[in-house]
Amino acid sequence: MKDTEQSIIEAAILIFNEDLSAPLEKVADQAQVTRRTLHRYFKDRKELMDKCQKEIRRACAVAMFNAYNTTENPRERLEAMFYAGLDCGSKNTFLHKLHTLHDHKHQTADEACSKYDHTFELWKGNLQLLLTEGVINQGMTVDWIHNFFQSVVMVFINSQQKGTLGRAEARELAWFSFSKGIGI
Amino acid sequence: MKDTEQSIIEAAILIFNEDLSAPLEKVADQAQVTRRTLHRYFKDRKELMDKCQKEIRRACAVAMFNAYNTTENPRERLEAMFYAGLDCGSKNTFLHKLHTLHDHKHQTADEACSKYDHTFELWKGNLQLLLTEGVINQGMTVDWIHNFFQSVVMVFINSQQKGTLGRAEARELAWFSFSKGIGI
DNA sequence: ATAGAATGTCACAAATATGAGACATTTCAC
DNA sequence: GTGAAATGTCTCATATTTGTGACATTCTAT
Repeated sequence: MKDTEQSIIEAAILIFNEDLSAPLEKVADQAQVTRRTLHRYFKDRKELMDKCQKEIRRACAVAMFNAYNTTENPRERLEAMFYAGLDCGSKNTFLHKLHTLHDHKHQTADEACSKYDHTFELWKGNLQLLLTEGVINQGMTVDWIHNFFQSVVMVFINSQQKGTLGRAEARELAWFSFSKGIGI
Repeated sequence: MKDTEQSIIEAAILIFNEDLSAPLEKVADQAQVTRRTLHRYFKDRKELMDKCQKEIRRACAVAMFNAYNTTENPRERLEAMFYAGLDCGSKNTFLHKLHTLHDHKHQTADEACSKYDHTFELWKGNLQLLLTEGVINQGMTVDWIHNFFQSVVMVFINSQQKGTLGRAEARELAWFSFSKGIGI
């Protein structure tokens, strides 16, 4: 028997990423499950959302950590972590979106924000290193690059959804646009 | 007396861009107006949404058209139109988002889709020209570039909302990331 | 084949969102 | 200042969303 809880979370990430206030029925449909079943696994919308964030952070942190450890070279690390980010897909962009809503005040005091920052600690640290070393165009800021990274992931996801571009092709294009776009 | 209808539309674009199913109360708040007033101008959510799309298409089409006509040089046109796109801000990205939702089937038969395509006709035509001329990296596709363009606009908007970067600075960064990212 | 777990179906109450009427208050042009 | 237009306040009916109980059905391991 497949893991219903997990598939609901995946569905929720997909739906909420596009429509934050979408009715839970949409999530249930996407997960091919009844709304009643959804409620058996999640007390309410808040709990579902929290579980989504937790899952996203877990998946992204693991992927980033593994990518980080494939090499010691900062330049190679950048590329490995970039691809890891692509593979996290909408998990990546959804989390980022939540923390860049116009009425969201990002603050380290908040637990969710602090966890978010921690998820991308290695990634941002490596970026900073490449910046000070001059590998990346000096006019850039870590924040700009991080946002830019997230946006390229979105372009990648998009191309995959439309299916006009093969996965390998799209990955290459994404890396090209990202690396050149930050001046490597 | 300021144009209430217009300011509600602007507010709606801002809110819906982040949360498609946000309650109308949020839109009213953003527009600093009562929900009752909002309903005096717009019969219902659908009418508001339609007016938003119309306004967006109008603004984007005008901006793109003007930028297009500032020069005859395709390379310069690209840059002018890129900045025009930046200036359209969330109008640009919201329209794009609506036409890339995972359950949205884009088809020229649909009136809204056809109008959307028309809004970016000049822009995409110019892109195609630069592609065949080899100014842009040959591995690129017009669709990828267009999506990439939209995503860079998002990064720009984001940086402006956070206010960590001046407008002029952010514009420069955006153009750098975009132009290099497509291989110019 | 059967027990037990998981899920679906139906029904329902509560909460929230929507749209509009009636009238008070504010704003603006003059 | 005055009157008309615009907006706000309060209220209400309706529609939609949400969360849950009761029970039927389906699936799964043995």
